[in-house]
Order: sequence, then C-alpha cells, then structure tokens
Amino acid sequence: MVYETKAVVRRRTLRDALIAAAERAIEKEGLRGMKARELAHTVGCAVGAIYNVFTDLDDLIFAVNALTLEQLEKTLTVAGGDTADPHADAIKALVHLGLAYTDYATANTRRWRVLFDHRLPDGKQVPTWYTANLARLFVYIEEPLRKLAPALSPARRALLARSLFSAVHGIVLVGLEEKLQHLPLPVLREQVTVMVEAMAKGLAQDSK
Amino acid sequence: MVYETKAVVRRRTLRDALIAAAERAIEKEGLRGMKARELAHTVGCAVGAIYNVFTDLDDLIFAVNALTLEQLEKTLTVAGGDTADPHADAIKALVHLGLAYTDYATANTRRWRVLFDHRLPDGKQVPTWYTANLARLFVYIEEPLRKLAPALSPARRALLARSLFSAVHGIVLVGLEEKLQHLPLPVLREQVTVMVEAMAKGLAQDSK
DNA sequence: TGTACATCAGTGAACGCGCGTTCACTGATGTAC
DNA sequence: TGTACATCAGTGAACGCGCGTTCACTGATGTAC
Repeated sequence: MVYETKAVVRRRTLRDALIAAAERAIEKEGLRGMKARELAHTVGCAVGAIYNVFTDLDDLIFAVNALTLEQLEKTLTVAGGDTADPHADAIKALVHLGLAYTDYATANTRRWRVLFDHRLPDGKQVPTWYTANLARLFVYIEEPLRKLAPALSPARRALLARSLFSAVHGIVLVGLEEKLQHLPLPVLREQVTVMVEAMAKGLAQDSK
Repeated sequence: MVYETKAVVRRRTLRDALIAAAERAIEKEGLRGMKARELAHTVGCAVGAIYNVFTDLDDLIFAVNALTLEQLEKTLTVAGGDTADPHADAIKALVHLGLAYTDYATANTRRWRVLFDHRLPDGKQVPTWYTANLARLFVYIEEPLRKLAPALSPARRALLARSLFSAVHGIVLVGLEEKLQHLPLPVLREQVTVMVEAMAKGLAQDSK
C-alpha cells in the first residue's frame, strides 16, 4: 500500500474541490461565470491556493473538459446490434449515437459548449492528451461505419466518422442556438434521426 | 435630389470608415483584436466619436456581420440546373452550395467565425433584422430541396434546409478547428461533397 | 519521545492590464435676421 | 453679404470595472538527530 502524506491528500482534495466548483460555475453561467475569486470562495481557500494545484485557470478548464468528455463517452455506449441484418443494425447504431449526443448536449448545454468555446490565448498549446480524448469520440462511429461500408479503407473510414460526427454536431449546435430559433428537443431529435439515416443510406448506396 | 448636409455626409463616412477598420481588425486578429481605441486611431478620430455613430461596439459588430452575410450570400449564387434530370440537378446544386460555403469559410475564417462566436452580454437582444438575414441563407437550400423531394410540406422542407445547412456548417467548423487536426482544403471539400451527396440521396430515397 | 530546523502549502492584498464607455469641453457647421 | 447665435459632432482624459496572477509573509507538516 502506497503511503500518502497529508500534504498529498490535501492537495488532491483541493484539486477535486476546485474542479467541482468550476463545474458548478460553468453549469450555472458558462465559462464567463468561472472566476478565480469565486472558486476560491466556494471551496474556502485563498485565490493563491488555486495556483498551487493548477498552473492556470486554463489548466482547470481542461480538467473540467476531460470530465465532460468522460460523461459524454458514457452516454455513447452502444446498444449492440441484435438483428440478423448488419446493415440495418449499423444505421440504428449511428442514429443511436447521434441521439445520445443530442441528448447530452441538450441536457448539459453549457458544459458541452465549453468543450468547443474555450479558446487559449495566442501561443498556448492545447495539451495533447486533450486532443487525443476528443478524437476518441470518433472511434465510436467507426464501428457501425465498417458494417455499413466494409470496402472503405481505414483512413477514409476515419475521415467519414469525423464528418458524420461534425454533421451531427452542427445540427445540434445550430439547433440550440438562440441567435436563430431554438428548436424544441423532440424536433431536434427528429432532425438528427432523419439526417443520420439519410447520410447512412446515402453512404451505403455509394459504397455498393 | 435629396440634399445632404455636410454633417450627414461626414457621419456616414465615419460609419463606413469604422466598419472598414473593424473588418480589417477582425480579419487580422479576430473579434479580440477589435478595440475601440485602435479603431479610432485607424480611422483618425477620437474614441468618443465612435459612440456618435454606433450605440455600442456590439452594434458595430452587427454591422460587420451584415456585410459578411452579404458577401457570403453573393458566393451562393446557384449555377442553374441545365440537365433534363431535375433530380441530379438538385443534388448538384446542393453540393455546389455546400462547397461555396466551405470556400467562403476557409478563405474568410475569422470573419465567418464572428457570425457565430459573437455573444451578447446577458439581457441584450439580437436585432431582428440580423436573425432574419441569417435565416435567409436557408432559403437557398430550399429550392433544390423542393426538386429533390417535392412531396415535403413547406414546414418540413424549411426544417430540412436548416438541418442541411447545419450539417455542412458543422463539417466545416470542425474541419477548420485547430483543437483537432485542421483538414486541408481539398480534403474538406471532398468530405463536404461526399456528405452532401449522401444526405441528398438518402433524403430523396426516403421521400419516394 | 522531544527539539530544532526545513520545506512547502496557504494567504490575500496588491499589481497589472485591458478595455468599453462617459462627459465636460471645443470648435465647426448651419440658421436667422 | 455679414454677424450673432444655436446646435451638435468631435475630443480624449478619466472613470469604472473586471479579473488573472503574483509575492512577501505565516504557519502547518514532515524530517533529522
């Protein structure tokens, strides 16, 4: 059993508390609502303490985003194809993924937005683990895509998976946009369903 | 002939100069690079003068966005369908629109981003003329959609047009995202082509 | 077990910066006679 | 055409706010003897 000094424990506790506070702040008011002083006040530490545990507020945001991606990933668990028809299964799976994404984004709009809205100041790099995590989302799409169009090369399949994700992302993004008319969830889900089915059918047709 | 006082002329000149300065600033550094003091310096007026001509910097941003939408709209002019096959024509037209959008966004990334990134402070409303202008983009998609699936009700067609736009928008948005790998233009164009064709075919198939 | 010392987390006032917006003042333009 | 006056654009220093980050200091925790 690894011995942990009190200092190490406290450190981790503070980290977790700060992340939790940041999550709540973001959920309530978005990125703008996440402020060093407020976080410190919420968790009961000094502002300076934040910088013992995170290098930056950006660093903290990435930590929150990592959790968001984890949550999102959990909702993507695919209900396995039970039919004898792998083609229909694949389409079903893709629609299922699209709807899961839609639901998550609708239920956690502000958190979800931070994944994409958060811009670093010039010159700062996105951590590679973060990019990798994001890219992992596409993998879920590749599996059904393989069933749908088996002839595709892995590279093209990866590209298509990305595009499929992007298309659904766009539909949800614009659907939840207040600048245009905000679509009610059932309508949005229906649009996602229709579009994913259309894309899937169209892609399958092409690859024949 | 309407007489214009010197004051009115100067006013309009200043307005235009400020818009031009804002455009340049945005193209160079994005929204963050657009600053009251810098704009004033560029056009050679005092900071205060800006507020004689715009109520706000937000107001100025909307003026720029209106021009951006105008520019974008110009690139969407459809090469009329020349074939005897209206179905193929429609698909072609949709792909053409998608590619025009892709090209515009790639060539004017920062301007284009402002259309969607610009968030108002709490409580402030988006001007209705702006929302209307945005929505007008969808109309270009409806025409080919009518040819593709004539049985669709106007309401459903409008929804589908919006979703088609959103899907392409998403593909371009994620494609140009630096957080993931930035896709080279030819690859992006190809993805847009493939996806729009797939959607169009899928949708046509459905409506039979 | 006890004492002296070193380390490093914790503190929060102060720094620094950026920036939109205002406002008392000035000066040019237009109007009345 | 000329003069006096009114209006309103133009000015830019100053206000105000928000906020991330630092840093000299303190005090708790862990270590050496």
